[in-house]
Amino acid sequence: MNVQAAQTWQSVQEEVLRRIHAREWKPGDLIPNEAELAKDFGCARSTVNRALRSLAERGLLERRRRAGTRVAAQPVAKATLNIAVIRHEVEDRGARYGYQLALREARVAPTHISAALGVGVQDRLLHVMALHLSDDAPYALEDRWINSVHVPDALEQDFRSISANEWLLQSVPYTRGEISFAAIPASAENAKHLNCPENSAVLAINRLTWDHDHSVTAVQVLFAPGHQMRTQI
Amino acid sequence: MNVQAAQTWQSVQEEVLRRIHAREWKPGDLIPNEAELAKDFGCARSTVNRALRSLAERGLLERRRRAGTRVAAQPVAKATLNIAVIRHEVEDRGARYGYQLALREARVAPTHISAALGVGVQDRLLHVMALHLSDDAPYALEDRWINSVHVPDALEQDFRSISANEWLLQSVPYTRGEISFAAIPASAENAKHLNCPENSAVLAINRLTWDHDHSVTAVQVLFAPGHQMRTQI
DNA sequence: CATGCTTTTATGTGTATACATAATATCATG
DNA sequence: CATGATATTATGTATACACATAAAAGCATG
Repeated sequence: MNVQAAQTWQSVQEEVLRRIHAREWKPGDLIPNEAELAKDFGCARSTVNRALRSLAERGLLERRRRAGTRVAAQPVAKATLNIAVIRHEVEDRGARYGYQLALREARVAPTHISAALGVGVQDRLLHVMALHLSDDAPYALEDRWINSVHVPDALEQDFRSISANEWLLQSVPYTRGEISFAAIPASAENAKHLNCPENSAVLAINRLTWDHDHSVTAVQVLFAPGHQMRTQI
Repeated sequence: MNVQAAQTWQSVQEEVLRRIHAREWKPGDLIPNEAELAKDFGCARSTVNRALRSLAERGLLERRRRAGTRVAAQPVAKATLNIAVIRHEVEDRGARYGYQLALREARVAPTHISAALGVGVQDRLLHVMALHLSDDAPYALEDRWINSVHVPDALEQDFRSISANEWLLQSVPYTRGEISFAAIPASAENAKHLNCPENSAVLAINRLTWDHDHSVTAVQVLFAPGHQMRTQI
């Protein structure tokens, strides 16, 4: 069952994908091992490995040493959302970006914030709220707490011309983070900023980032009603 | 500036990450080329390539032929959400999964559905609504249209014991899809199923999948209020 | 028959080498 | 000086080879 010489790992990948989509290899099926496929395709095993590894990363194949490679029974669709700087997001849509600082204060944080950031309940943190605009319409409301105990530089920034969003990315590294998506009703205050009725359904993204063992920032970004995040799978 | 022999691509990656996080290489900086790093680390260039390529895939590095590799100026956080079979999602949370078919009909679809699926406005499509339960509480409402013109097998399924969600994944391949996330107010009908007040903010995931040039299905999944999707970055 | 050791096997990875390719830099020429 | 040909260079990839490692299968022993 020799196939024409496929020289690139992409072409091997395409052929493997074709076989999966054509159901020649069905979900759950064990596929031939790398050495056999290499012989079949007339290429080196490393080339097959590259192709299969990449498909496994995408969730279409499941690989285990010694056990072999099988087609994922229920391929988990991996939706990768790019969480970019909000300014870029707006500009990429071809709109004019605007920015308004709504609040900047150093104060003791609510307990759920200080707990999330792992700081003492008495520590004063930097609280920044800002509105991001797209063609002068409210686009997203950023409600952020910065761990100014570990990021003291933040206290010297007024965040009037550069958003905390951008300043942090440029200035403070992080090694890991958590992110969550939810739909929540807009509070009276949120609704005022976003120029929408109270209790409107808004998309909320919560992020918590850490630099090694130090928390950096906790932020909630609320998008104006109707906002969609899109991606391909 | 010789570093101790780093034999694995993971250790090279870790050291590169350390330098980025320690700001030895700052956002926007050009880093040494693969050959130099290989000499530095005392390993082969392919090993360095593997490490850097993987970091580039994660969005931390930007690579261009001849131009070299630089630290991403504003690393785009890539949040990868696993959109699994809903049953697995519930079971993974340690809850008991339940399933109730709410509606199954073959009829002419609303124009926005037939347009999205690229079928004629007069074509009868299969419409399925089902409720997914977690410990007997409403978890998600699945509102699906299946392109039964191209997936006629679907007409023979009653979807009473297996959800359309699972049946399609097992039975019908797709090559590509679009997915979008939004927050919407629950309609009266949705609210009844989800057992929540009308206009509650609910997280909606819309998916549209294709098998080559044929649309397969358009589905909206509404999660009960309070639902969060989480991931690490 | 259960339990733990050993063998086998498929994937995972590192190396040296070679060539491909994109993109920049340089140079020649009008 | 502008323009296009050419050289250079860093990444991208294919190959053959070797060895590492996880896990299944087989085997021996109590």
